[in-house]
Amino acid sequence: MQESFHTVRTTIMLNADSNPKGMTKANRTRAQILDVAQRDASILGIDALTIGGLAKSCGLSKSGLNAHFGSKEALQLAVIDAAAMRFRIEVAEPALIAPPGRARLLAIMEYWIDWSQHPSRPGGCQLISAAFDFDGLQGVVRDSLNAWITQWRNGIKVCVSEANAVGNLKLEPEHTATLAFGTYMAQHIEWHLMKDETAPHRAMESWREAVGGHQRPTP
Amino acid sequence: MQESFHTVRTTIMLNADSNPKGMTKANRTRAQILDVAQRDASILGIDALTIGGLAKSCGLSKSGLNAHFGSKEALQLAVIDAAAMRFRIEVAEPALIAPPGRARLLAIMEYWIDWSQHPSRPGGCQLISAAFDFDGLQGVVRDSLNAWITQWRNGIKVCVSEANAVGNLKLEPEHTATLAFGTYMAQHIEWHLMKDETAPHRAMESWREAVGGHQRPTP
DNA sequence: CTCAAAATAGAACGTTCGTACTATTTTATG
DNA sequence: CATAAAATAGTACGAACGTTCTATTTTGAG
Repeated sequence: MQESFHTVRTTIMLNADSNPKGMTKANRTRAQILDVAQRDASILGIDALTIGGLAKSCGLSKSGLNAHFGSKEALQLAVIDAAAMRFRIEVAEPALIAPPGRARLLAIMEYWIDWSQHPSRPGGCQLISAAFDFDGLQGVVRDSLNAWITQWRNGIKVCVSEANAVGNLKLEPEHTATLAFGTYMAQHIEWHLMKDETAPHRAMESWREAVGGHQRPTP
Repeated sequence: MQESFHTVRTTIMLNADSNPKGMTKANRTRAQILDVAQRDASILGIDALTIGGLAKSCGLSKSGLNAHFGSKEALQLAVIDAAAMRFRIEVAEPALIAPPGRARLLAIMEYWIDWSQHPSRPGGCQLISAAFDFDGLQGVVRDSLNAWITQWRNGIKVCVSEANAVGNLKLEPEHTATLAFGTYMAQHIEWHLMKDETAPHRAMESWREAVGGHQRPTP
């Protein structure tokens, strides 16, 4: 049943050649729903989202909202995909503007921390929260979260290898990727749960030192 | 209404001088419920626990179970307290057997990681999952989680300071506590979500090096 | 402007949620 | 062993859940 929804929408978009933006009313509404859903998911968690509650947040009827996704599971997948797309735009792509090497590794952590504290995410990062929610479960939602997070972790590893090649560094990619995730998550807990305002600065300082803050210049 | 439950039970326990163990039937049942609840909470998350579902897991009726706690919120608080007590027994106290210094810091991480992978916690650490669930919310559950986690973090800081004094170390307590939490959480995600069996070993290696694996012996 | 198609609302379904109240069984004291 | 107290089961309640079906409104192509 889920495929039918996606198939229909894809067909619509491909055939909407008279609409140069490819944006039907439904597409626009769907995008607005997912914006609101991401904010709600930041506070409540992706698995605590409810169709009725989200519909109320959007000013829609329950069935009107559900028509866009077909099921709660499909809604959750859509929220995860939308969050991952935003992550790409707000974190991954800006970080890639920095030159390869230590600068890029530092940019990654800066944009990443900013992401977890952005006003549009009052409860923090929906994806990392959902990762802890779903990591003991099975199903497509868990698999989707795993895929996105693994992809990001692999991206970090690539940047670490770049930094080793370009700069004067000898960082072990696996260890450094683990350190990056750990630094991010510790900062997340300290900031959002413990309300420690020194957390982001401390996280950046640790990361800066870890990726070679004290390395000697090339002889 | 919640106080009434606790007040009654405290009175019972104090007056049960004819029962040398201080264990009424209710106390035993309550302990069994909390055992099952911790396993369920490991998989589902503390906020996804339901009274009916937990009652079925325990072989009790819904009202029979709820009589022990009075409300879902009180149940959640009880589960958190029970998990924290177990954490003390399985992680904090064993780690304190190790002598102060680097050995104790290593023991902390070893027992901590073991905790997150113990068969009685199939979905991982309930407390850290709940921390991400509740960090965007308000209320007594959030406050309780914050209190326990802050207490543990402060304990780590004390052990770091000890290690600086006893050993030949210059670890910054705040940074090292953040690193400990980060190492633990990254390992948690890698093991439980990504099913990476190399995660615990990598986490221990990183931690070992961070707490002075390469420090020079005292001259 | 027309009018089929698409988008949304409304109502209803069976289920499960948390909680309250009342029986009934079990415990443990005197 | 009797018996009050405690523990548990049973039942019921309104609310909210996800989902489905049928109107009704809105959109946008011809």
